[in-house]
Amino acid sequence: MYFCPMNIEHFLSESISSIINELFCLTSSVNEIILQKTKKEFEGDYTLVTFPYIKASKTSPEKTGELIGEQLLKNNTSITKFNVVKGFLNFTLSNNFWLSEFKTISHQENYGIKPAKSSGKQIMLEYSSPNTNKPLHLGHVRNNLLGYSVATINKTQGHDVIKVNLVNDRGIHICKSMLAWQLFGNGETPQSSGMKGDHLVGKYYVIFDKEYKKQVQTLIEAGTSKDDAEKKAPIMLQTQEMLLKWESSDKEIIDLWKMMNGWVYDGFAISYNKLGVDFDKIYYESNTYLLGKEVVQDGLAKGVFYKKDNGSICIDLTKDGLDEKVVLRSDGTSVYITQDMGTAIERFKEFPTISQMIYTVGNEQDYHFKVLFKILEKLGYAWAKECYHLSYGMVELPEGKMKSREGTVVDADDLMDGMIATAKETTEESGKVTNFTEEEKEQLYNTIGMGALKYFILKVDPKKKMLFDPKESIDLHGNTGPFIQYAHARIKSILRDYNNTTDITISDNITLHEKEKELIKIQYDFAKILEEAANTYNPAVVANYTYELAKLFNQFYNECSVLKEENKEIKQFRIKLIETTANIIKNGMLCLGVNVPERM
RNA sequence: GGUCCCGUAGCUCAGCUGGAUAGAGCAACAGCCUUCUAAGCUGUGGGCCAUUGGUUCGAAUCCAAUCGGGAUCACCA
Repeated sequence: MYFCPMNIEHFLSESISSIINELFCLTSSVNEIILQKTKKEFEGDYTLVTFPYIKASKTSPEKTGELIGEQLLKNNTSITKFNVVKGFLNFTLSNNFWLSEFKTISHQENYGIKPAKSSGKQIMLEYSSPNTNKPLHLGHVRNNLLGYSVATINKTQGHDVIKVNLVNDRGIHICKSMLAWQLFGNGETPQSSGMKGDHLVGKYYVIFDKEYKKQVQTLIEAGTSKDDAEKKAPIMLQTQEMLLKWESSDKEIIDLWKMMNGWVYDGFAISYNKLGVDFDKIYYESNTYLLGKEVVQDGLAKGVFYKKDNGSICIDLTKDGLDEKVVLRSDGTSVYITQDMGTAIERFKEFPTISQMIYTVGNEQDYHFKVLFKILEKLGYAWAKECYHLSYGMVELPEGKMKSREGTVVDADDLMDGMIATAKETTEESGKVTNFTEEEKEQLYNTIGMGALKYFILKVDPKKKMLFDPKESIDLHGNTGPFIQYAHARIKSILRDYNNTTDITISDNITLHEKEKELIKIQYDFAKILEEAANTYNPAVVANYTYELAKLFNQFYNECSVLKEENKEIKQFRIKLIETTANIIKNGMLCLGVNVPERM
């Protein structure tokens, strides 16, 4: 059974609301009371801003604060003192109040995390969605980490999250790699070349592009216009021919397609595994790209769509602040949004119990999803308002945007390997792993390297574009994943020395050290942080929280000794306090897909 | 041109459902290891929160305009 410690803010607000109502003849409700945590420079735990009440109190902000403060003190034994600075009433909760809060927190194995599937809400979350013509790069890394993390965070709220991947495995761009391999590959395979499958296919995609440019140039030199040359380059015509063959299920082409996609999937499996992401279901566009055509007919009958003179079918969204959008070409074939409509409808049919659909896709497609959701709404699907575009900003490099054609993309595999290598280097220098086995060492390097990478990316608000500076990303100091992992390892080291933490009962006679109280307060926040992160689809909230927690622990560690504390009751309390801290650090980091080591 | 997003310390980012003297990390400088892991802790310097106006007792936060940067507006995906 999950239970929350007493909701402090709610209990205080209730008390304050009844006081000001009585004192100033107001009829405020609990929700209108705005409480905030007292700033560090002032004494107190919580602060009430009294400016809003000076009209009713007909006196100064200071006096108003005094009046409320005196009443609070009288009515609540858990409030021990207060002070007023201008319009701010700061009051302090008793030692035992915080101690009892801590007991509630520490008695739960996973404070703040609700049991799996306990909320009754089911969410489908799509992320990753790679193309099978090239390996994953830094942009995909942000997508994957974000999707996985948001899924994990939503699970902590008791939601049932179905993680899905929609693989773009067909189309003209896939044929480009296939054709280039056919023309220039000489039968090269991942086995024969020792190259990872997705990289091998990506290599031919690049080769295609080079050859294509060359042919276009030749045509231009022969007097063809640029536009014509780009359309008529032989290799491009061949590609289009190949796509037609694919669509008519030509056996040779299908076999080639299956073989090369198989290479790519083998490669992706390795990258996904290293990234630590997984899926409950994988969709392939080769199976879904024809979906949505019946829906277009349906919408036409309903009058949502209309047919233009040239035969194409459109929707007019100008009244909704959007434009006119084609949903079916004049030759009757689908456009991209057609299959997105069909796929969404199909998913809600296949999983009738899902109440929300989240798409993890970059913000360059903001407009696309606005249109998609609007169309679904107009078609009359009630769940359309539960569709959410988890839009994230682009990842940029110090030298600017990544351009695959200019070879400035950061490859996901190289990136991960580089991070792990750096972790290895730094760890070896520290000389802390001399008694580790080889397997333990490898695992630790992996944990630290991937922890650094994941934290670096997830600590930034997903909505914002982010700069990826390789030099900065491999830093293991300060606001980084390894900093937090280190705090965890330090705690575990103490707990190992202490041995048995299970039969500790926390004494009621402990005077809290300042840092101990701060630790309890921040631990208490964890449940709310998870809720907020889930509601706003924002792993950065959890990342920044976990960093604050680790930083606070380090301060505590510096000021208070645990094992050398002579008072047995304090020592036992501190053991429990750091045990809970480690647990929250671990659970917070797991929300980001980051593991924490026992030793480092 | 229309629509949308973003401008906070030298750099990377928090803070944005309005509240006290705007916070971290990196970089720079100065301290702290015979004491539970120094991947740590403490301190110093560094800011017209892009600009201007408005709303308010109170604006980095809300509104408008301007400037600067980006995305998008295909019978592409």
